[in-house]
Amino acid sequence: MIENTDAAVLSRLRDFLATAQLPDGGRLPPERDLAESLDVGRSALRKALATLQAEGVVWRHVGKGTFTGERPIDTVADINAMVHRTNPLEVMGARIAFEPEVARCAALNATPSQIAELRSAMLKAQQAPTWRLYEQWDNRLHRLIGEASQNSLLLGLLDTLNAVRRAVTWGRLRDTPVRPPPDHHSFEEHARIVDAIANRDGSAAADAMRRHLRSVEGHMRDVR
Amino acid sequence: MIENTDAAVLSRLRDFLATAQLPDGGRLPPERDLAESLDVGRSALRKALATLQAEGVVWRHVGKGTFTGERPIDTVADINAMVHRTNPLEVMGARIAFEPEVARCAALNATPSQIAELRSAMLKAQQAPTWRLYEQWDNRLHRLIGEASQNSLLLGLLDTLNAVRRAVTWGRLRDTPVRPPPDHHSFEEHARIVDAIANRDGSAAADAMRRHLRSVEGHMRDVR
DNA sequence: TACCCGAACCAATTCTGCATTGGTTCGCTT
DNA sequence: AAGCGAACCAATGCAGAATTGGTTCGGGTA
Repeated sequence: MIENTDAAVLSRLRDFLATAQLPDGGRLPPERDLAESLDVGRSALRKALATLQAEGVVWRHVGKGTFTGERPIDTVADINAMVHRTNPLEVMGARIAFEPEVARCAALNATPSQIAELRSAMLKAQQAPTWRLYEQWDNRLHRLIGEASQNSLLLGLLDTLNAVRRAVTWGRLRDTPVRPPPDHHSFEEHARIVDAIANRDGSAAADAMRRHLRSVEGHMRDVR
Repeated sequence: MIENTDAAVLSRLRDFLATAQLPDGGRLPPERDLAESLDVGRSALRKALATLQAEGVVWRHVGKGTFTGERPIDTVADINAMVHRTNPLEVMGARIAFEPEVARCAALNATPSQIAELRSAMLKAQQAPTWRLYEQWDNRLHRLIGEASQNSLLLGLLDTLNAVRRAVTWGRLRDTPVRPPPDHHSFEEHARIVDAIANRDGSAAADAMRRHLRSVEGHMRDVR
């Protein structure tokens, strides 16, 4: 007769874990199977598992299973939460703080082909026949700069920022048949940014981007 | 007999889109159905769709369908996705790019009580009896700087960055009984940052933060 | 009485097979 | 030469079955 005290079950469970040599984060057998193979009732096994979980040795989730190690972080950057808490002014503030430094990284790390893509997107924006298409290529240009930073984390943060921006400025899409005037302020500002990146001049790129965003901010106030 | 030249098909397709009044981002009928309802072969329809896609009017994806508007950017606000794609070096690069500008905003916007909190957290970090507690107060200090920027969006981005950082440097927690030495490099660097913020000197705050993070980065390399 | 086992059930999740969809190729017709 | 129809491919979506941790209840056992 094998004793099935709490301590005994727990001990046998630990033995099993040590023997199984599970990779970190690996999955244990289902409770039903494990109970049978350990010759223990399910409730007793669950008590032992609860102890291990309290110790942080394993973690469990309904429908998924029981896993070794600690529960992986599940925090998604909740864009909706940010949207509800912020406003267009804050968004511009964040852009002015963040994007110039992204541009600086891009100047230091962009590949030649990425610089060519920047130029292409810039030209497409200039030649856009409608405001909507202009904004589309403007967005593409700013994201390409993020890609050129060669830092996937910076790019991820930039995407988050843009997602919030789009959500906040919802419904402000200008879909008029009018096209941006040939002397639109952004055109020269874009050119300065791209030139600075092409010249590998990080500080100039950051300055140009900052100036561009400030100019956009000023225009935003005027429109209201 | 209806003419089925490329231009005619394209025109009829545009008509259909205008008539259908699809909501932005709405899905078009499958190519097979649409081809039949327009009395056109599938290949001809696909040629017209390719044109619209080049214009950015629609976007398509195998298995999904054809949709109006622009292809939504693969916005990975999911921190887990970022973690799998990045590495400690990138994380430091992003911190060096981002946090100095947050400090600059904090210098311009911090309230007196927030500055007092900064000083308090800084002292707690200096007096921490273990490395783990030091890191806890160090984290608190950096987040307080984010709060002091008075920009909830910047704060949200900073939180995202920190979540990724914690996940990437997983398992590097120093839980030794040893305490940080009294001349630890971070102490003076923290002081410079907080002083600059208290003096409302944005540029100095940004510089001090950049210097601090570079110092941390250098120390990180040494440890390896 | 106190505890454990077995069974049944619940809700969250995963798995699986099938239908759908854009992309491609191949004869055939016009 | 170009479009049409058909067939096929791979990626995706979808619905239902199977799985899994969490919970409850009755019965047995010490």
